[in-house]
Parts: sequence; structure tokens; C-alpha cells
Amino acid sequence: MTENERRSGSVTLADVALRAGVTSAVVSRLINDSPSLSIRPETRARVMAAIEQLGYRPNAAARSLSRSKSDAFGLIIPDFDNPVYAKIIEGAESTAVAMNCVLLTGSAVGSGLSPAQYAERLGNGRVDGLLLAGAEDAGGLDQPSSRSRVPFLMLNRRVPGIDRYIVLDDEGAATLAVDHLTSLGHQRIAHLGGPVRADTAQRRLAGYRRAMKAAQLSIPDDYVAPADYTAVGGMLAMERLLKLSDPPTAVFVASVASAIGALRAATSHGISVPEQVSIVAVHDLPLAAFLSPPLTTVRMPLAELGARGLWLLAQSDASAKITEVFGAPMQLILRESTAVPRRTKKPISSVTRRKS
Amino acid sequence: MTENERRSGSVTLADVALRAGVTSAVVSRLINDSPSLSIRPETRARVMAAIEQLGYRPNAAARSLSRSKSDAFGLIIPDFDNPVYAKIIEGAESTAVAMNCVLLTGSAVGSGLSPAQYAERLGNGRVDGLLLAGAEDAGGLDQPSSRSRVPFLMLNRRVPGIDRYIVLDDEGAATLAVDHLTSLGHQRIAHLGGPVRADTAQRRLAGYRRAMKAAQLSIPDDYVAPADYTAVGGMLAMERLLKLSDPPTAVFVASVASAIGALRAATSHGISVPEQVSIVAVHDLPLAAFLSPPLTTVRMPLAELGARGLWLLAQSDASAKITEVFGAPMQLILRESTAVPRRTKKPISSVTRRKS
DNA sequence: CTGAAAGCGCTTACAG
DNA sequence: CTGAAAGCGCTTACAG
Repeated sequence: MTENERRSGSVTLADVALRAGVTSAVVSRLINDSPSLSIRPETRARVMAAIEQLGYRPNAAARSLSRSKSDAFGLIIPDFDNPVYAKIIEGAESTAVAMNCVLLTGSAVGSGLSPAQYAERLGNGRVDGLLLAGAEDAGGLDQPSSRSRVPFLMLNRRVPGIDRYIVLDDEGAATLAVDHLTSLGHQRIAHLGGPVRADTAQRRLAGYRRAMKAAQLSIPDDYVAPADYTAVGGMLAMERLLKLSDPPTAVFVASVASAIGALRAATSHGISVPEQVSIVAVHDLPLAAFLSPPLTTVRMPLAELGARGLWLLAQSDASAKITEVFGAPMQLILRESTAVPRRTKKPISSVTRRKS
Repeated sequence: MTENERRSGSVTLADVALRAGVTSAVVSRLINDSPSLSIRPETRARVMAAIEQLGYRPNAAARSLSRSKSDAFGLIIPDFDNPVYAKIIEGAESTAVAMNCVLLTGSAVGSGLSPAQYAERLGNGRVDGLLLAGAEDAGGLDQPSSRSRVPFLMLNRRVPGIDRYIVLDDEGAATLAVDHLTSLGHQRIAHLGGPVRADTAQRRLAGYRRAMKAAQLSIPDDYVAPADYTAVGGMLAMERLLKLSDPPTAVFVASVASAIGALRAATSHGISVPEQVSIVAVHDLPLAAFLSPPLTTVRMPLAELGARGLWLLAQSDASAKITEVFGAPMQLILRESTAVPRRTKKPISSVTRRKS
């Protein structure tokens, strides 16, 4: 190392060039294997050696600045605690890496920032695009006056007026679930839904209604119990459902998280699943298989969504409209939380129920 | 907008300065509210207006380059699917934001990259420091020849020869759990451990042995069943434990994920928890409360670890040694998966207990 | 094919 | 207090 090389913390292209006896343009071209570079093997070796010896690492900021491109994408999720996002991240991350980029994910909740604020902070120049997953509140980003110049794409979430989203076929998923229940012979099927304002919840609800209608089944008003995609919410909503004078024999739950709560509610009230009430939920999780009973779910192509979203974001230019209902196949994962209903028309009182 | 302003995609400091009739140095100083700037309120207003009208956003890459500081930190975790990391991320993220920085997290598994490769890709200049959580394989980063110039800190993981870590008191956690079990009267206590190579697992095992010794309890060889911190692993290991000729009346599980599997194993074999076997696990999860029975756990200060780690990383310089056993308090969360052991040697049928 | 040089958009001593 | 200018570390037309 020359004194120059050790002077600053970082070894630069110039340092490498100097040591290799070439110009930094050559080193740059070599590193990026630019087609316009024909270098003698011997020189190439010298450069490589210099890089090696100096431990040269390109500076991403400098590179980003001069190319106006960072080779990084951002993903903002509401909350790392919700396991559903893990799969989305995985999908997006692996395709980012495949594109020789990196995916940086952050959460709004964890940071205490709104998605828009987070996006601002991520700032121009740090990422080439932003994926916004399940943002309840896209506040600011939807405003045309939004400050962020970074192209974005909403994942599984629509906001009126923003034509930049890719969503899953939530209605289809609901249909799959409800059809499963009706084919088992259920008639009294309730829906433990998501937050009324979330459009995924709205679409799942719509799918439920449609499937019920198609099966010529009626929906008592109190059979639709909105919750909030959390376990506690699911637990509470399920308790309400269970207390109905004419309780459902099956419930279609809008999210696994809520389903876990719902399952717990049933169990703790001595109501057995699936004997007394069947449960099927949207979204599959590794965990679902380990509950007692293992949960029947509709597997949504979450990883694929993340992958597709990143791809779309990387391809299209910032101003293009993207309004896609992602068609990757969903799948009913049959486990043990659904079964044929016990004989209908029998008085409920014949069932032993207890409150805690 | 002048033609210049709309020409390029991005509005620059110069554009703002031009419109406000000042120099870009002034705008820069204003934005960063540099103390050496005393500007007339009227001029300030003009600059602000220009920023507003132009929708100016500072370019992070340029800023990073000129300051050699990115105001961003990276966090690399093995896998987003493991809910334990959610809390760590949360802690690190909120303290990053409090420092006016941003936390970028990525996963090794999701990306298919080793932590070292990921760190390389994140590159110099993109982040000011890297937190490495639970890296099983720190391969490369531990090498002194490592290419990354970014200061890093290992979170809850030690690698021989690297004096850059902060760990939790895993031994203490194990003691807490085992003491709980012995105080309940258990004598045949098994340990469903983590991967033998993971040092967290080693420390939990050590804690278990120590606590058992302190209680003058012996540990049959087959009472130590290593698993892999996953539900499947926990399930398999638990089955082995349950099949023992002299099975334990309680098991201390090294991770919640495994505990979920263990619980499932017991349940599906008709063995009731806690009546026939008590289960206590390290790490608490929101979910633990919703299992049947709700899991008794040792809550570790995960968020605090993330927060402390980020702080440490941000403070100390890259070459300093950081070897901290983080002392934030742990807590036994008593739920329903542990109980007094059934009378030993008595037939199981003699016990009558019901839930809720 | 390769070198010299300008430029990416900021920040910040250094002079006025 | 503020302006002019150099510099952060790269990339890349543009000439040789």
C-alpha cells in the first residue's frame, strides 16, 4: 500500500489504476465488463491483482450518481410482524438479486413513519423504484403533488386514482374457499373478514357473497364479522360468531392471522374444529400446518406476487399505468380444519358449549 | 418550470437556486440548516417556495458521495420467515429513524446470497454500517481479507475471532425456564435444543445443564434432543422425546418455532399439554398466546437488542471491539403450557384436569 | 481500442 | 454571512 492508498478509508478506482499502471477508465470498463474494452490478458491480470491487493470495492453512491441508477429497489411493508409479508419479500428479493440488484425493505410501523414519509426518507437516488405492500395508508404518495420522484408500485392494494398496482385475485380465493365449504355440505357459512376499509378485505367479502349466491345460500346480516387481520381481532370476531343464536357451521376467514385467533376462540370455548365448526382461511403459512387442527387454507401466490411486482416495476417506466390482477394459480390446501357439517337442523342446545 | 427544470427527470439544487435567485450553496445550507447560514426571512421564503414549486428532492446518492456518509444502515437476517427477527428489525428500525437514518433490511436466504455476498452487494457507500443477525454462516465477513469496508456488528451471534458482537443472555434465559420447571416440581426435564453449531443453542444448552445441576437433577443422554429452530424440527425432536422409555414430564425448548412443532407433536399423539408434559420455550411471540394451550415462554429483549445494536454500530468506529452481553431484562411469560407434573409413577388416568 | 475530461448532484473549506 | 470552486468516486461520450 502506498501512503495514498491507506490515507483515506476507501480505496478508489484511481488507486487501483495507479498501481496497475493504467487509467481509471480502463479499470472501470474492466469491472463493468464493457464491450468496448479489449485489454491484453497481461494488463487485465495486473488490474485484477491490484484490485485484489488493495481490496478495492466500488463505491455504490458514486456509481449511482454517475449512472443515475442505483440497482436497488425498496419495499415498504406495514409491519414485519405479519408473516404474510415474508413470502412477498422473498419473491421480490430473489428476483431483484437475479437482476443483479438488491432489495431493501423497511416497514412503516417499525419506523413510525407513514409509507410516504418513508419513501421520502429513502429518497431520490437511493432506489430505482419502490414497492408498497399492503399500505393501508398511502397518504401522500397518492397525491400528485407527491415529492418522491421514485417510481412506485402498490402490491396487493388499490387506492382510488392510482393506476399503479398489482393485486391478487382475492375474489377468486374467496370463491375457492367458500366452494370448498359448500361442497362439503355447509349451508350456514359465515365470513370473518378483514378491515372494512382494506380493499383486499372488500374483494374477499365480494367473493364470499358471490359464491354464496351461486350456491343459493343466504347470508344473515350477522354472519359477516369484520376483524383486522390480526389474531386478537380474529379471536374476538369468532367469539361473536359463536354466540349467535344460529351460529354458522363453517367460517371463511379472510386471513390466517385471524384464523389462528378464531381457532383459539373455538378451542377455548370447548367448540371443536372441525367437528362443530369448520374453518378455512385465505393465505397459507408454514405455521398453519402445525396448529391443532392443522388449518385448511387457500394458498395465494405471494412470492410470485413479489417477484412479478419487482419485475414490473423494473421494466416499465415511471409514468406507465400498471393495473394488473395477477393470475398465478391459487390452491386450496386441504388440512384438518374443515369437514362435513354435523347434521343440520338439530337444535344447537344439543351441543355442549361453554364460555370461559 | 423552465425548460431546464423539466428537461431531466430530476430537479437539482441548481434549479432551485436559479429560480430563487441564490446560489446552490445557500440552498444546501438552508436545507441542512447549517449554523453558518443567516438568511433574510424573505430570501428563505423564496427558496422554500422554489423547492415547493419545483418539487425538489435531494439526491441521496450525491449527498452520500460528497459526505461519505449515507445515513442508512443495513440489517441482514437469515430469513424473513422466522418471526423472531421481526422484533429485532423493529427495534433497529425505530432507532435508526430516531437518528434520522433509514434501516434497510435484506435476507440471505431470500436472496440466495450468503451474508458476505449480500454485504458486498450492498456495497460501500450504500450504508454506513451493517447489522448481521443470527448469521449461521458469516463466511467471508469474518475473514480479515473481507472486501467490505463497511463496519459491521453481529447480532446475537458470535463467531470465533470476531470481536464485533452483541449477544443476549441465553444462558440466563435457559436458567429462567428450567428454574420455572423445577419450581413446579419437575424432575425429568428434557431439552429440545437448537442446531448444535449455533452458539445461541450452545449457550441455551449450557444454561440448561447448569440449572439442572443446580437443582441436582440428572440429565439422561437422550434428554438432549437437538433440532433446528423450526417447527418441523421441533416436531420431530419432540416425537423422539415422547417415545423414550422414560419420557420427560417437561421440556425446555430452545425456540418458539420448535415449540410450536413440539406442541403439535404432543397433541397429535394424544398427549396433553401441560397435563402430561409441560413445555416452555425461549422467545416470546405474539402468536404464542393463541396456541392451544397458550405457550409459556421466556421473553427475550429482542427489540431492545436491535435498538442497542444499531446504536452501538452507529457510535463506535469500525475498528473498535464490541463484545457485549446485553443485559436488558428477560421475563418469564406464564401461560398455560406448564403445570405441576402429574404424580410420578401414577397412571395417567388418575389426573383429571380441564382447560379454560 | 484507450485516454483525457466532463459530468452526475451534492457539500464545504476557503476566500471575500 | 455568502459565492466560487474544488471535490466526493464513478461512468462514458468524445476524440485520438
